[in-house]
Parts: sequence; C-alpha cells; structure tokens
Amino acid sequence: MIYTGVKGTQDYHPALARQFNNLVGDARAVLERYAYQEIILPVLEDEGVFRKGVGEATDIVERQMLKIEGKDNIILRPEGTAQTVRFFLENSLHKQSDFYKFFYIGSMFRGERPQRGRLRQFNQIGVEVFGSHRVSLDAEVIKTASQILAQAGVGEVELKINTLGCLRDKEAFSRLLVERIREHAGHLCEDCRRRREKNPLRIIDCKNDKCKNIVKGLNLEGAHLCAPCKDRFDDLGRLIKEAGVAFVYDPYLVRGLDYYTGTVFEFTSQRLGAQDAIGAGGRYDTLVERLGGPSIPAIGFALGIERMLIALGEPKNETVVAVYVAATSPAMQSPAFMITQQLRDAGINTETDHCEKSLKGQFRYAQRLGVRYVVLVGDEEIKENCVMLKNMQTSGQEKVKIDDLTNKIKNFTTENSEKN
RNA sequence: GUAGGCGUAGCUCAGCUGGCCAGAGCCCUUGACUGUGGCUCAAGGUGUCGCGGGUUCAACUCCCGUCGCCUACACCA
Repeated sequence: MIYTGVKGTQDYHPALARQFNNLVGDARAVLERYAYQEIILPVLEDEGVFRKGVGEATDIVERQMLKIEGKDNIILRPEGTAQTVRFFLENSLHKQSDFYKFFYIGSMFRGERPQRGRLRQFNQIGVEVFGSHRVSLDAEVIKTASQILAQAGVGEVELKINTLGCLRDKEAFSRLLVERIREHAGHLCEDCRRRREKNPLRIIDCKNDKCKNIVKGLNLEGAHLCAPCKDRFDDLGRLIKEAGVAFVYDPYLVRGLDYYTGTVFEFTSQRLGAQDAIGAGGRYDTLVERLGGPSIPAIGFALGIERMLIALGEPKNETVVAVYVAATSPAMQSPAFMITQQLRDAGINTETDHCEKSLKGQFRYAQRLGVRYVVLVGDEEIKENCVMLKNMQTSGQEKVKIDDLTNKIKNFTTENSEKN
C-alpha cells in the first residue's frame, strides 16, 4: 500500500520549496534591517501556555490544538505569541533588558478542516516586541509587516486597522455590546447567540448579513474609547501614513484571540480564497501579566507563509545548476566524472549523467535542469586535453583546454551576472 | 463539527441518458538527425476507471456504503 500525506499537510516539491526559501530569506533580510533578532522555539509546548495565553473560550484552544497521544499536556503549538511570552518569562528577559524585538519562522499546527489557505501544519513569520507602549512602535511594526509583504511580491494587499482600546475600554465595550444587542438576540445567527455568552466581541465580525446589519444599527463605532486611546489611535493613523503605508479604518475588525488589546490590524489579499488574511497582529499589553509575569507592553504580528505563497502564484522553475557534463561514449564517462568534480570543487553547480543515457538523453536532461553550459567530453577532444564547451542559450560551442575550463565558465557567468 | 463538489494513465482531463470507451493531450524513452537539447514527425509503455457491496444478461457510466481530496461555514495566518 502507498501511504498518503496526513490531512492538512503539504509537500513542497522543488520549485515550491525554492519559492518558500526565497520568501523566507527575503523576510529575514527585512527583519534584520529592522533590528529584530531571530529565535527558534520548539514545536512542542505545554498546552497551558495557550489556554492561559490565547484564552479558554477561543476556538484555537477549544478544539484546534493537536495533542500528543499519551502526553496529556503536550501539544503542537497553534501560534507563536503565547509561546514567545513563555520563552520571555522563563528566561526572565525583562530583568536583563527593558526592550526586545524578536522574530521567528516556523510551523504552527491547528486541527481544523483544511481549505484554501488553511492547513493543519502551516508556517508563519512572526514578530513579537516587548517593552514599549509607544505608538511609534505600533507604526514601525505595521511598517515591518508591510515591507515584508512588499519585498515578497505578493501583490496588492489591503491593510485594515482598528483599536480595541485599553483593557478597560475593551471590557466596557464588550458590556455595552451585550447590553445593546440583547433586544436583537432573537435575530442573531446561532453562532452569535453562542458568542453572546462566551466571546461577545466576535459578534462584530460575524459574516452573516443579518448579524452585520444588527451590529451596524447599534452605532458602536469608537463609542467605547477613552480619550487617551482615541488620541493614540489618531496618532497611529498619522504615523502609518507618514511611513507610506496605505490603510483603511475598520471599526469592525476584531481579532479572535483574547490577548489583543489596543491596536489591531490585518492585511488581506484578493488573491487568496475565503481565508483572505495574509497576516495580522496587534498589541497584547496584558498578555505577559496573564502568563504570570510583570506588566510589560507588547505588540506583534504573524504572516502566513502558505498564504503568501498563494498570493505569489505558481512558482517558476528557476535554474540552480549551471553546467552539465556530457560524455559522448561509455569510455568518456570516467573523464566526464573527473571534470564534473573539478567544476564542483571550483564552486560551480554541476551535474553529469548517472543513468547511461544516450547523448541526446543527456542533452535533454541538461535542458530540463536549465543549465547554461554543457561540457561535451568526447574522444577526439580528450586526446588534446580539450572538451567542447557549449552555450545552451546561443547554441554556440568552442573547444577549450580542460585546464582553462573552470576559469572560462567562471568568467562567462560573472559577465552574465554583470549584465543583469 | 457542518454543507456542497470531485475521485478514470506520472500530470491535466474527455468518456452524453448503462453494451467495441478504456481514451486524448502533456510528460518520459527511442528513432528520423552521421558524437549535440529546444521545433516537427513516427514509434513505445503504464491504468485493479478510489475502495466495498448492490441492481442488471451487461456498470467507468445507476443505487448504497466507505475512504480520500477540494471548496465553503464556524475560526484563524
């Protein structure tokens, strides 16, 4: 029997893996330019970190955490923020410095039904910053995310921002909502009736049209914000604009994880399916405390790598092998192999035949690899310590001394890269 | 957890209301091309028609079940 991959997981064939790595490499470069430091945290984590951190009533915790069989409290991490706080507190980092900017790139796991842009194992580029409540940081963090997306070339994205207000505002807002919606309760969808009990804020971004209209009728926009929070949000809008990032204010943007307070934002792309968020984040000024630490303000975001890849479209088959060494006859296989090694030792990506292919077959393979040059090792030339060097783009070829081959190819490739 | 769609060669798929329908294109290999890829032409190979039952003289085609995938909902990146 032939096994199939586990539901909700994805295999990355060479072209896709290349695209993945390019994307991650570009992101890393941007993040380092913004002075973030990379951390690598385990995929296994104590589920308590998320129960406490993300919130008991959230879907992630209620039914999306994948447990390790026989290990009651060990799960595959569903997200990175709570985990990073765990790392932060476990190492008492707040006692060593008052400010940290971290990023991570890695797999997250959720036991959801897969669909477009949603996998059970997926990868995120995440950022978490600890130790500043300044609004300029909010703006910088949003700019960072925007920069990574732009660098990756995912096309047009829309940035939505909102503020939930400080914790007091958020709670007040939640109460206000519950109160005002009471008389409409009968018209809410089934889910929203449930939300009313457990997580009222989520009613606000229900996709059901009926619920949407009810919420709009409540006139809740901005009503809950205290003066400082309102000013802060206005400042944020100004700063983001100055940073050259376009955005829209979306009063109905609410994030589904309990830890968010204050600024929340979301990048969406039309190139995605129904799961159109390509990245999202916000402030979580109370999370460090929730997880047993001191009160330390923090902000972060996560970008979905697979969603970025969807937005990027079909991966191109880029060529990484520069040279193919072909043998014209069985007798030439041994010299061909030696020349191959010589080129590889000189740092040139080189391939040769391993299947006793005909010369035609070897050329076809070379073509498929997308090589720029074929070195033809033939009986005639080898007698003079020469080989034929063929340029696959121009079809031109010349006889070259084996001793000069490496330099010749190196010169060609640098000439070419200079032109580009 | 829920709803809909789909499962036919390695890939993309065609096969109408059951009976010469087991096929096409791509890919791969070989040859035309005398040591040289791309273009063209020719030849070659692969399928338990997802799996298990049922109806029927006869099922890829109908029915039931099952598994898998996809899309969407809830929710999230």
